[in-house]
Amino acid sequence: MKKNKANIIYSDVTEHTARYAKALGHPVRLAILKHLSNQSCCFTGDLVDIIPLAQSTISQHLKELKNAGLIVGEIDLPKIKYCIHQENWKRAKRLFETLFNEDFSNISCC
Amino acid sequence: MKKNKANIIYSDVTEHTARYAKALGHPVRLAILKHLSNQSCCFTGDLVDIIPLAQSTISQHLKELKNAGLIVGEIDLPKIKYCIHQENWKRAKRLFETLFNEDFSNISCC
DNA sequence: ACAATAAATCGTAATAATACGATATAAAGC
DNA sequence: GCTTTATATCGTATTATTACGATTTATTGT
Repeated sequence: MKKNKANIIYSDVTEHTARYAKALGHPVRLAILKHLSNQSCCFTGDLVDIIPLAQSTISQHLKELKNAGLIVGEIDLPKIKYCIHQENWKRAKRLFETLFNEDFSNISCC
Repeated sequence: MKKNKANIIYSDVTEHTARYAKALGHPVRLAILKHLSNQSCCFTGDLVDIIPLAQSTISQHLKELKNAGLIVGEIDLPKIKYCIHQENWKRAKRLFETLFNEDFSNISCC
């Protein structure tokens, strides 16, 4: 059998940790999350005022955070109110704790 | 002034959190880190035996982890021994703790 | 019905990431 | 000096990401 990606199956933990990490892997998205945390919730428009990027770009980043499950959009027309997805945020927190608590501090080789 | 990416300056914390998160944002790289933690240190060859991807691909992922500062390669010819970068790993741990300890659990709006 | 507002989506361009096989490098052992 | 071994790098193809402006969608207020 050829050695290729199709054969790799990752654990649920690995998949989800990677998904959350990827979503967190862009400074704009961290800025968005930080703003959401400061404001509790906020609207796309608030972000567009603060972040010097096009509205469509911010909308795209929001979509990625939504797809990763880190935020939710609540319709409050004509605006959309975005909030941290509490449950998944806690899950992400736990996953990163698990990742970093594989304690490497007692390793001697280098 | 045109609204574009060139004008955005992020804090050092944001930059580094994003950099670490991005490096962690691929399941293969998490698998590599996990293996490094299990073995304390290991050689590229060990990973090539375990992970069903081409040697060049694994080398590329190692390079990304190295560039992000999460691992270091120590020459032990003819092999290269890879280890977690202790100091930066701790720094990453702290950065993620900071990120997740912006406590969103007391938010009421949604 | 019509205009204004907010946000998403579309189309597109530029760049980055992921993967492969092939090749290069560099030391070790014969 | 040649072969083996381990790893990196190169060249390349495919796909994903990031960004923009323009357009669409959907509701609110006039």
